[in-house]
Amino acid sequence: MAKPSFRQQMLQVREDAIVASVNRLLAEKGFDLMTVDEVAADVGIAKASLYKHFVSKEALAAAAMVRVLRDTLDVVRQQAARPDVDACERLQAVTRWALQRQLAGEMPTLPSQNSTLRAELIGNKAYIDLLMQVSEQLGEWIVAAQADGRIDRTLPPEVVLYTLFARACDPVPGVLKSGGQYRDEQIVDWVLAICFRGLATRPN
Amino acid sequence: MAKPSFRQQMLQVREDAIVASVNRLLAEKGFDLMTVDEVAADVGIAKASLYKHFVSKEALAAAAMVRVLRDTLDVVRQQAARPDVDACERLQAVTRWALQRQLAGEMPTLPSQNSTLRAELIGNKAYIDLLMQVSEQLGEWIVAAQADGRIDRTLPPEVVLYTLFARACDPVPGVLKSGGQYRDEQIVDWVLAICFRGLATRPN
DNA sequence: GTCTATAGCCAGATAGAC
DNA sequence: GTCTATCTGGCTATAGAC
Repeated sequence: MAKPSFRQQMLQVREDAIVASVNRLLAEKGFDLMTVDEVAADVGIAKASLYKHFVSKEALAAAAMVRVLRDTLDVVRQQAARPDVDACERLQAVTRWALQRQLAGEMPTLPSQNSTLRAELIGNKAYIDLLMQVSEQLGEWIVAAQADGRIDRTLPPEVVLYTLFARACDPVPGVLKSGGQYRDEQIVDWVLAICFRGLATRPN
Repeated sequence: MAKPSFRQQMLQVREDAIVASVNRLLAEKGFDLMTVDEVAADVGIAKASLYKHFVSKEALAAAAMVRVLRDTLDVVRQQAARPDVDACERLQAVTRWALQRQLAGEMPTLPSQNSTLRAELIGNKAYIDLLMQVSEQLGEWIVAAQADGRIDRTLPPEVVLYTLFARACDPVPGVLKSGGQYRDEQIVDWVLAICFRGLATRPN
């Protein structure tokens, strides 16, 4: 791979700044309420310039989702590299990271209903590839945790997987945070504990 | 209270039809993607006629939310009237009802971010009153279930309350249903079991 | 590639006849 | 109260100069 020119590096930096803004605005307002004008103002460039980098609002959102999946995959790999840690603890570590990111206002949320956005994402190879990679690694850990007796064997692995994914858009942490009487760390501990106790093997 | 005239009864019936449509469309597409034109078409009247009944799109959504809270309060009272049922089982019954309604496509969801909608709801006395009544009864049951040892005593009751409320907009049931390989009843059982096992008293 | 200016569209809300 | 027709504003997206 050739060394990128200075010009290309500047472009990359700018696009990173755009995606970072989109990521934050998406977390704050969601796709439908986020406007391209806001993104442009937040980045500090003209709206028309944004459209030179990304062909549509949907493409902007997709780029933010790809970014968050890349970050997720980094965390997943980091957990996979830890020696002497069982599968259930790896799952908890990844889920904890997602909850922390959500509380920090940096977890973009997508309306599951918007069909134009769904079409864009399904057609986005990078997004689908990353989603598959994350799902496969988490799926392996889920099966292992069931074999270990840490997670209920009677639950289909996909039910467990979706339950974990759902923590990334769980409204409970935000509501508790807005109440203002608990520390972020405390909130994460509660939500994580409730989640994994719920998935645990039934005591007999 | 005077007997309503025939004309008033017809009006009431029409408004009920409007609210029913809004309820369904809100569940299907959410507030931002639901258009007033769609509601009018679904009810079978002109858009301008809708605005004679409800002053804004936000008011339409608020009416649907009031309706679902009224239905919820009915279920809550029905549970309160059952003899020889402990608090935890009452909570489970109400939560089960909410999950069933969601799977039936009749649980309207509100974007927590839309500020115009939040303002409308906070200013809506009927909505706030109903929300308080439901919350208070559920709160009592939560405290009782903690005293019974059915729910973890170390969790603040409001954390438990929000966790239960969140089942009404949990994405997991919908995702599992869209997969098409499980019966609704099975899905509800899993989500309910995961939820309440998560809240249960820690085994020692 | 960046900007200003604007096209085009769509959805919420209203006017005014009946 | 119901309708048809229209207004209005805001948003996505683009034209065209530099």
